[in-house]
Amino acid sequence: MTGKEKPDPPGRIKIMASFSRLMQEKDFHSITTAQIAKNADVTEGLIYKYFKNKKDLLYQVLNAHFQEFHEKIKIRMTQATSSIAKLDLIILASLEEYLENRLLSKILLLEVRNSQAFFNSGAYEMVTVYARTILKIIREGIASGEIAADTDPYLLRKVIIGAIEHACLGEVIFGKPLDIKKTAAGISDIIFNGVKP
Amino acid sequence: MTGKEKPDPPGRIKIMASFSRLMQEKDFHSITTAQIAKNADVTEGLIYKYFKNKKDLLYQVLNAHFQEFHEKIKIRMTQATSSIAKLDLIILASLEEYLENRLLSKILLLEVRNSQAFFNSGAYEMVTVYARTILKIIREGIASGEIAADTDPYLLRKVIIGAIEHACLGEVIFGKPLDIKKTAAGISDIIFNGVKP
DNA sequence: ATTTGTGAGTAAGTATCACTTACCTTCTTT
DNA sequence: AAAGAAGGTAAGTGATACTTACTCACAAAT
Repeated sequence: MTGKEKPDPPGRIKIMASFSRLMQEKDFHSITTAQIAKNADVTEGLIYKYFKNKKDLLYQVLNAHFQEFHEKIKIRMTQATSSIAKLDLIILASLEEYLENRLLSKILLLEVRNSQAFFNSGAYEMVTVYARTILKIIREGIASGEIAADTDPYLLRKVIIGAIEHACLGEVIFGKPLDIKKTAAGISDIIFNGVKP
Repeated sequence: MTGKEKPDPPGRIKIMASFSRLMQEKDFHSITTAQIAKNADVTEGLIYKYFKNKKDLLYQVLNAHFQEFHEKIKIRMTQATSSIAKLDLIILASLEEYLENRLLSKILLLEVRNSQAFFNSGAYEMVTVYARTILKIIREGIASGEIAADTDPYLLRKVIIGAIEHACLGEVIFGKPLDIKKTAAGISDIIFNGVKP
């Protein structure tokens, strides 16, 4: 099936690299196609040979990074046995990946949500796969008795993802440093044990 | 001090109203200044008499809505006595306000974060006031023994705000309905009691 | 009573930007 | 050799955010 996957043409690679570089410094809207092209040492027209539009370029860059992110998480999760250990690991690994890959988190947490087009993109598909993974683990935890039976799995997922994403914001927006291990352990503790004394 | 606050000129009011109307339907980027002006029955130039640029208009609309939001929450909070009851109420009230005022939540959760300019705006100031309110209550709760002494107040705040915001996303983005009371109670239960059986 | 100043609003630009069209060149396949 | 696809270029073009220079009304101040 997956025989010869012909490599991406150099122009395409250069454009994505150039755009990624620029995204580290500025926000999406203030990057111009002229800058992308100049930085990539190609002409502006070539961008539109490989990408439908500027946003499509954004989504494809995100897709590439998120794919990698999800692979890593899946591999790491094989190390955990219990459902709670798996969720602990997802929280830790997600924080690590987001904060290690600023470009990924910047795009995903700040740049794509404002446009409906994102939710029809392949990049969003990846995000739902990640979300389904978490849901599956929660359900296993409930089935095995590790998590209280009356827990709403969808709501628990919202709390987990919300906590992860919000925890990253300070770092992503302001560059405020964050103790990842402590934060991950803290989130797990709050969600699994509660904050009542 | 606050003597005669002269009322906003009609043009300014019309522009903000027109923009708010358009924001209900489309996203920020696909609204043009020409549309805003036409819809408000003024000329395009007038927009720039009252607003530095299109984003400034966005932030001022958000500011107005968030001010109202925060007033309501402060009033409602006087009804609660214990710290945990106050946090319960903040979670419930925030969900209610966000979901009742789609414009507010759409702007705050989807449209402003991508630009650094927001974090220098008056609208962001309001958000930090809201965040400080939550932090204060958490600290009181720790002091009074309602919340475990080893809880990191900043982290607990992140989990609470993250959960609230993420819980709204489905509704805001896709219009998926949400049982507010059940969701608020569920979030409180998870955070205060944990999900272990 | 006239001047002066100011706040509200208009009209006609302009530079910039995302995106398009038509074309060139160089390989690969038949 | 012909044909065709793939990688890439150059020169537009319309739309859009924002600017500049102006008008009008009206309230004080002289």
